Amino acid sequence: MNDLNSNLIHVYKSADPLMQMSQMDHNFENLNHTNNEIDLNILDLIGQETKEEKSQYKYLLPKTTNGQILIAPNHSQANNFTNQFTPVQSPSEAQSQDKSKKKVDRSKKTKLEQKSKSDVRSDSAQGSVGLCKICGDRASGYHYGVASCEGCKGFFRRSIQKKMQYKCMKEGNCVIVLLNRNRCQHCRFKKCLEMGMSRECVRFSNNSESNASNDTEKGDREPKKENNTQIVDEANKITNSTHKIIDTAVKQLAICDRILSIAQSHQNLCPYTKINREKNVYLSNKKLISVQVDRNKFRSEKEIMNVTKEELWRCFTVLANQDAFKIVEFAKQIPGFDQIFQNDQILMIKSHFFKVWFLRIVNLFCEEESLKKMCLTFESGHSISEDQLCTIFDSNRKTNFFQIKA
Amino acid sequence: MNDLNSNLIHVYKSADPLMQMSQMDHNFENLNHTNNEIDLNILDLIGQETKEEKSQYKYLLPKTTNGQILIAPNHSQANNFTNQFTPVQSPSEAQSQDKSKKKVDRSKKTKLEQKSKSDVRSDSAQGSVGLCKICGDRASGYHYGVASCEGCKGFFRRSIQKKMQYKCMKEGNCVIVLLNRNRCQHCRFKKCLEMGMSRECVRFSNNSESNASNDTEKGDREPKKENNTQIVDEANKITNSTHKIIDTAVKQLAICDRILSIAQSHQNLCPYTKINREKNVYLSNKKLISVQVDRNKFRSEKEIMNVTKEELWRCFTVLANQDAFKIVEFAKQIPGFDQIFQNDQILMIKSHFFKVWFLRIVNLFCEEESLKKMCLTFESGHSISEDQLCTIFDSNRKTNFFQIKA
DNA sequence: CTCGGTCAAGGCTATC
DNA sequence: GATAGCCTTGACCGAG
Ligand SMILES: [Zn+2]
Ligand SMILES: [Zn+2]
Ligand SMILES: [Zn+2]
Ligand SMILES: [Zn+2]
Repeated sequence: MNDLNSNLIHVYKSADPLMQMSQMDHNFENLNHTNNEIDLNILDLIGQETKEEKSQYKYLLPKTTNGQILIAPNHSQANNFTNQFTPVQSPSEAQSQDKSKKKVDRSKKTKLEQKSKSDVRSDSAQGSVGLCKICGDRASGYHYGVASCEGCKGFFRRSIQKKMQYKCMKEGNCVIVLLNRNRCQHCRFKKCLEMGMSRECVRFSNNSESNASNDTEKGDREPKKENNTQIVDEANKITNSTHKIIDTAVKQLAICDRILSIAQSHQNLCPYTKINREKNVYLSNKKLISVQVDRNKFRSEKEIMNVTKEELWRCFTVLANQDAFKIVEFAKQIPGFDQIFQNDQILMIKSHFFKVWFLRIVNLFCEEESLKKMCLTFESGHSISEDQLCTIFDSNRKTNFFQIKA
Repeated sequence: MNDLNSNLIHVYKSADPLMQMSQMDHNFENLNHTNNEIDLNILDLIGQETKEEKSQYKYLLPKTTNGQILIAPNHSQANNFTNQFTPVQSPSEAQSQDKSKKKVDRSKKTKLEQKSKSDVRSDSAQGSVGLCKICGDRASGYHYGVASCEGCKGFFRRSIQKKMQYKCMKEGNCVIVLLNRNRCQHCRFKKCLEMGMSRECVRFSNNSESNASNDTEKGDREPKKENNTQIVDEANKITNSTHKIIDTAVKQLAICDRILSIAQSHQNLCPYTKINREKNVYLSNKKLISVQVDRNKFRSEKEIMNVTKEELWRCFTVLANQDAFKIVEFAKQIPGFDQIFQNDQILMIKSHFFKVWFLRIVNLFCEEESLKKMCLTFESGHSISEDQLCTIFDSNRKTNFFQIKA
């Protein structure tokens, strides 16, 4: 409790009910819990795995498994279809197979190495180069004089090496984008040339792009302009607009996807949405919390009041606690949440928990016909009436009831 | 003409010009054509070979070869983007001889090339990879994690992709060797898994339910489970969710792609889009159709009128005919068009041809400054003026000018 | 950084 | 229909 290095959000027991409100034990069933000092270990919650959430979201997460970092296939573009995922071979299996042992071990190792390396590579490349001039895929660098992806690079190289002769089956003006770049080799190769790909092109590392390309390819490009004139421009326009459209679509999709996934998380983890309230059978049988105090045990009315208040508070925290658990779960499912530092995760939950919680329960506070009272009804069907809440919260209020440790 | 079993759309000659309008001969150059009875054989158009396309386009058209209808491979999945086609081999070869011979020559030659190439390949492969772990055939490399032959590789991929469920007719313990590997699919698949082939390496194995596979193949996977434990599960989950996300994106992008390809087909095959009109040199030199009638040959003015009308109509149909050809070509390029029954293809074209055509040409009808008349100008630069159209269409109009046979 | 080379993916297609 | 051989593709790597 005094460990300053602990990542716990520590809640002090205090006489003030509002401070006590944050004393939550996330073992809801444990009604016998009497400890007045409760730690809400958000770290525990954050670390907790929820069933099959693993890598729900595309933009989410490197995952840890047994301390090992697995990198998900780095599809930065939505349509890198041919990426493959190497199965992780178990060490025992690798040892047991005599013949393929070397090969398996080697491939596994190199694959992992490749992954990490390629990540570094693509990250740096992404920033500087941008998109492939031919197909709009993510460019891996300048190849044969043009910012291009691995696919177009390889395609151009093969075409030159094997002296391929392609033929367009349409009109020779196919739009080349990464979705359909393999559909017409003729037009892809044409576009490679139009964009300035040249086998003889040797890039000088220190020159800026425009100078180098102009110097080396001016002779090549000049006659081309004359030949193709407007048609090329036309094609470029179409291609550019296509790229824009697809880019937009991808971005929109990503946004939709995130919104949807957050909405779904909310639906899954907030018991007080309309749908979840309707599905909840406990809510049809609401039980007002009642506190029985043996009046003979206490002398003064005030003492009885205090005991009642304390008991009510205990129930309230137990009820609130299950909501807390779900809110932390919800936060964990927000795309990108796991990519911020754990300290920041805790800080965020700490600083926004009550806002979120109040927003969730604000609709619950309404008049119960059966009880003729304003009541707050929790997921489990337990209700707290307005006067009970008044009993709990009648003392002087304080803020800063969440004490931060570490 | 009276053959009810024929698949032709048959057009009756009639006195009514609107009926005559559909009498199109798709030999545009044949201006000497005088036959008053013309069949628009859509079947021919649908089946018509465009150049030497080899089945380039996934959604495109049934092919005819020597009058036989070939059905293109029906890839029903939207994410078959990596369709590729055989490159046109040598230019000299392409230029040689007649078409039927060409095909034979080509296949023969590639076969030979393949042979020699495969020899080289397999020789080198044999040294490094050895034999197929499943059937003992020569392995062509490591596939899905296991040294295997092309057959077992393809078999495993198909099994995963199509989620095949096999059943052994014997005891489920058939011995799989090269000679009998096709005898029992169940045991072959079982052996693939036993040898360590990984379903996660198969792309587009949208195995959203790992439950289903677990249920059916628990016995098969058990040894693997023991070896890999959680790591494989981890990897599976990541892979699965990644696949789901990519699948979604792919579907959306596929829609974009189709729209684009249809738009492109339209651009390629409608001569009357803005861009195509601007590119068309004939349109800068419009020629009003004129009909010369030897007035001495006919007695009454009415007769002359009829002959003029008839001649105008003939020109009109010739002009319209080339549009008809392009509209049928356009229809053939609509994704999925080739997957409906041919009767339905014909029915669709029949029932919508005029709508499409009118939509295409409606913009053409505008005032020609040089002629001071409202004119309809066709692709070839031939114009028909408003009064000429009135001459053609002044009689009582009838519907049902397309007579359907069979 | 870009080059060529590698090779396991899936596609295509003749063959049964 | 399925099979299997051949082909193209592209992510990756080592070299320079
Ligand atoms: Zn590209
Ligand atoms: Zn093309
Ligand atoms: Zn085999
Ligand atoms: Zn069997």
